[in-house]
Amino acid sequence: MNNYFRSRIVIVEDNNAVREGFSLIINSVSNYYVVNSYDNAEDAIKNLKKDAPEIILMDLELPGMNGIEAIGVIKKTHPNIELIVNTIYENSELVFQALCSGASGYITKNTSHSELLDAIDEVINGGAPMSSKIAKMVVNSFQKNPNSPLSSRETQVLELLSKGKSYSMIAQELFITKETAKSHIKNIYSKLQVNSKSEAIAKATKEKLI
Amino acid sequence: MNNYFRSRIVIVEDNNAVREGFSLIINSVSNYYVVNSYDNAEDAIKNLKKDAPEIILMDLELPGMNGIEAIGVIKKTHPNIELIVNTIYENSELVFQALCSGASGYITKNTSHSELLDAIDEVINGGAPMSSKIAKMVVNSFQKNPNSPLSSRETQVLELLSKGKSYSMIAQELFITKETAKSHIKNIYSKLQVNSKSEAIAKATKEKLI
DNA sequence: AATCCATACCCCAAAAGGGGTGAAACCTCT
DNA sequence: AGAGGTTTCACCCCTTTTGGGGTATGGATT
Repeated sequence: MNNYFRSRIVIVEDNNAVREGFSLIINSVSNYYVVNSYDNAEDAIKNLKKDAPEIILMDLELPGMNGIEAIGVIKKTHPNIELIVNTIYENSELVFQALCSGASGYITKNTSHSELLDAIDEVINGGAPMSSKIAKMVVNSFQKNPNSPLSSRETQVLELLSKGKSYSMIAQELFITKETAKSHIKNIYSKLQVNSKSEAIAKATKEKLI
Repeated sequence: MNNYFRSRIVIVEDNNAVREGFSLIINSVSNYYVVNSYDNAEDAIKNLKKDAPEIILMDLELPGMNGIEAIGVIKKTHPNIELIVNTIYENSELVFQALCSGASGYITKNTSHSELLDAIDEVINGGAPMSSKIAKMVVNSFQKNPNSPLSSRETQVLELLSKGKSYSMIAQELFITKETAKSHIKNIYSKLQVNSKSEAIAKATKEKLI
């Protein structure tokens, strides 16, 4: 078959059966083909230039370098390669690490053949395929914690702090004195158990209070 | 038809034709039905208790209260209602505002009938349906800016700052003196054109330098 | 040779933080 | 209606941290 216009795909997956299964599925359609597949990230990275894939299907649990690190390395050296994570893990830490390292998609291993192919199509068309559970986790990460210990005024002050405002700027914006702003901030610190602006911002961001 | 086991859906959409079209599509399948539809957010909110929807299909451009505000109000009073935004806007500000206010899904108006129904199914099954462009925007929001003006050491220092560390703690962690840490921070400030920790953190977060 | 980077030090002023106190305003519950 | 709690506001004193201005040196990169 003429491969000239088909998208080049590389698979990194340490389970032989899974890797070969994916190859068969992908090679069975005419839009793309598996240019090479590897059971570890190091070898895949070594051959990136030669393989010149548009897309890499990447497992996370690998011998040697893990998938997250591999994504980081690949994206740094070849920013145009799109990475789709394919793993059994739905752990939120891992999902966000993968996305932060540069993954364009994240699908889980219970994905059907047609969904796998859909995901590849989606990436080719500039999308970001995710399993529905993953998408929900990602969307949830934007939402505030409804159980904030802070009063609404305190939250308001904290929001200004997080924008880099000083005591006096906050006072000015809220039409209160600097001393009052300070009082609010002291209360925020004691409620969050921190003792500096940046610690407060860090904690508030982590717990999605702002 | 017996509505007892069908999911209750409310539509908020100011364009009559679109609103009625959606109603027809949704009522044509057996899993759910439109319990009520409104051309503005205020009326929808007024009748929330009576309508008791599981899902609201919400437009963003509305007369009076806009969709973003409406989502916030509804989620505060009825946290279990799932909101799907349906709009022509793909503006990133709006997307993130909607998600932060509590939307579970975000689909654009070029969505086909079957995709609309898929989105509803997805929300019912705990997912977060998004148009492919929206999903890409959301995923991109996790990724770092590759054109950081900061050196790697400076980025490292900034990351510690963002975790709430003081000059001396940073010095300790990086095995340098407090004065050196200060030098790095001064350089960071001048490169980012800010003059305090929290401003630096705010700018770095906004520009995804950390 | 010139430029960035990482390291380190100095002086001084401004900002932030810790310890208090207190009072008016606003809920909520009985 | 009144008691008790929370929130918001405001001020004082004092210490620590931060920020702005420098200078300097060795190493890496160009």
